[in-house]
Amino acid sequence: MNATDFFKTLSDATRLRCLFLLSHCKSLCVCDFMEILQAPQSRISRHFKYLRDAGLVVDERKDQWVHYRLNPDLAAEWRDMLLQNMNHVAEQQPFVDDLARLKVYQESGCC
Amino acid sequence: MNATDFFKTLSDATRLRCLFLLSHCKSLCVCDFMEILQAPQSRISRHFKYLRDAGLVVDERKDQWVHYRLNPDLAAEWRDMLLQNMNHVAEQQPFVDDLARLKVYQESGCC
DNA sequence: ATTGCTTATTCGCATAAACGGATATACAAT
DNA sequence: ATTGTATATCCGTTTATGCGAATAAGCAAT
Repeated sequence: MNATDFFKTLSDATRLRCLFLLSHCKSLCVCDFMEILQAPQSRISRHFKYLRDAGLVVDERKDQWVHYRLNPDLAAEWRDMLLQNMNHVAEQQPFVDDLARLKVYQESGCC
Repeated sequence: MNATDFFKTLSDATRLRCLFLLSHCKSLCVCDFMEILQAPQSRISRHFKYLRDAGLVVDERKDQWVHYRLNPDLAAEWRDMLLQNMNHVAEQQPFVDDLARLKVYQESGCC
């Protein structure tokens, strides 16, 4: 991992929104992201492959569902950078709305 | 400016190194960057066009030389994000070496 | 006006990246 | 075994991005 690749990973709207959501909850599965971001499944899965390859997230299969969460073993330097940046974008769109949709969605019982 | 575009702007090595250098000095001209980054002129100029268009830097012509510096009017939210990120990468390569080269270069009288 | 220096832009090319639809795989339940 | 659900990957296409070489433009001095 280097800084350029780190920023490249954050430079796509779908990935950024996914990372933002994950920085505000323990874990979510693919269909959660599909619902909250209103995006087709292949897009979500594809971008999570990038996020996995970059080491930013880890997956965990539970029955049919694959849950993603921020990589707990991410080196502190990258974790700090990631969380600080997520903190900054939290005041902006579309992240504000995404977070609101996440809350509603969680209260309605998730997927 | 939105978060995705912000990170996209940081996701190229040349641009990132230029922004890092500018976050450690008042201003530099194109030939300074050519020398410190050992990059051809068209590459430097091209990437500074992106940086200008993104509003991250401003240029100022002095005779033949065009000096670039961080945009002093950059909105606080983006300025904070930028500087925090530059702070983080300051411990990494190639930024450590770039900063060392900048110092040597400044002491030798610049361009 | 010509020369020399600095910077900006154009050009054609090559590579990377994103996309949706379709298909394949994995698992659970019948 | 078959069906249904969830996820991953493949496919062909389109768009975006970076590159160096070459050219243009801007400025200062002769």
